[in-house]
Amino acid sequence: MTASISIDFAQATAPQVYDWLRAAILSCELPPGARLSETEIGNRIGVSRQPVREAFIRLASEGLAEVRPQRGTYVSGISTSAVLSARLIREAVESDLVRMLAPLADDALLQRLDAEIDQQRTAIDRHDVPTFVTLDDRFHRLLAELAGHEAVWLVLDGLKSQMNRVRHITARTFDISRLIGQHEAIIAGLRAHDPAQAEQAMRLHLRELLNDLPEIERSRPEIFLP
Amino acid sequence: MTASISIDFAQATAPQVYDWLRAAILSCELPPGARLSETEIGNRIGVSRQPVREAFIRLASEGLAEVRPQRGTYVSGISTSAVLSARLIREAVESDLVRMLAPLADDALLQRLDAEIDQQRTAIDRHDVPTFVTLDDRFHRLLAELAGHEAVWLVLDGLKSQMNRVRHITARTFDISRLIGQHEAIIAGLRAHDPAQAEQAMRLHLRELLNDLPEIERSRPEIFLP
DNA sequence: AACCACATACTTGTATGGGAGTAAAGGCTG
DNA sequence: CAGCCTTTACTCCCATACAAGTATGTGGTT
Repeated sequence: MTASISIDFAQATAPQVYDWLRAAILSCELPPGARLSETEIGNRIGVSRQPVREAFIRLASEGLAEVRPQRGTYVSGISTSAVLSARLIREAVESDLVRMLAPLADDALLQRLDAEIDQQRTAIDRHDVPTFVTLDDRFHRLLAELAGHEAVWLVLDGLKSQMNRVRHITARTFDISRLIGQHEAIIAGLRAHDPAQAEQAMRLHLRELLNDLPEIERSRPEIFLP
Repeated sequence: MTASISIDFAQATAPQVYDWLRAAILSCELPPGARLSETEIGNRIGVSRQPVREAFIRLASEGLAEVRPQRGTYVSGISTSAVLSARLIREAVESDLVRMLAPLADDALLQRLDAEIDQQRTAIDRHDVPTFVTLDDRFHRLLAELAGHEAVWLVLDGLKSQMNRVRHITARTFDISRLIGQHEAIIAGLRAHDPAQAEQAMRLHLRELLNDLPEIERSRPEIFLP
């Protein structure tokens, strides 16, 4: 059974239902293939079918759910090609961003990045995987922000929705401590004011998923689309 | 008054309304700031508020409309930062794609691209701007497809929604014939099997918008967000 | 004339009922 | 026993009714 939700009736309920379901899907609390029913969810949280339905529509429009008319609504399976597309886009964009960032990297900027690394290392030492995932996101977001393109990260963050479900599994399965070394390699490239070095480090970092994805597909084929 | 629509009652109406409104917004037939009323549109096309409302929700979720509760729904203004983000992402991704494509460029592939150029030239000679815009999309999509990443283009196409409204104005205002020369420069880089040359040509091509955008903002400030 | 209060006509948000279609279970027939 | 048909329960889709909030215009007061 998924975690419950308390509706704030002072605000519109449909967005609240949407946020709740989206978080549950991205964390794989609602795994791919799970059935979603308007009436069932509506009854459980004490609202009518309408707001739930509107949440379904938004989830379907971003590919997280699939409504089959007169049949039912289901959590979408993970599309391998969507994950690979999002990864390729991230690599292209973020490698460009760090290239633009290399000439701008001054001491203050490098110190902020080093501070992030410290926090990441603390999370790893505590084996606190969820925190590390959050910090990893924040690290990449910070790079975009420092390059003067925070809005770009917002777009990438939306794209990652398919990717995040995989990463949620990756983080539990694979050794994530080496990711810190890759982060440090990116910073090293920035510190050297070497765009090519920073770009290459970023590309290597974001290609990690390519190594892990086949094994994830083998180990849990049921959560992927055929 | 916008072009009308005939609903096929054999199929779900909400997606039809969505497609219709989306096309009207992207073509600026419904300009930024235009008011959208659930009841008004529903009455006009002979359906209830509900399917129209669901179309609004999807449009709002991709940033093309803005629903202000109890106030009204309006076509979103064009966000300059969203346009710039989409452009930056396109440049990063498509320059990567042509770089991957350069080693793969054989005669058959180059012939397909040359054929596209011929069609583009025909459209320009006829001053057929809408056709050229369609062909331009197809050209870029073809490059992605030939690089083996058609799915990536689908993502980019969704991102471009903000950009397309600007381009619609650009095409009417600026000299688009030079775009063909830029397309040819990309092909020249592929023909030479020179990834760096192809990449540079693509980057120059996609930076055109940076030249035009400030002038568009000056000439039509009312369609941009503050 | 300027300003405030209220009534009215809107807007979107939610609840509910009916319709059409699907799927699975049960009973009938061969 | 196997296969087909009917029934039944369920799904989403659309229409309608009601609720709550906002903007506007009108009337009276100051």
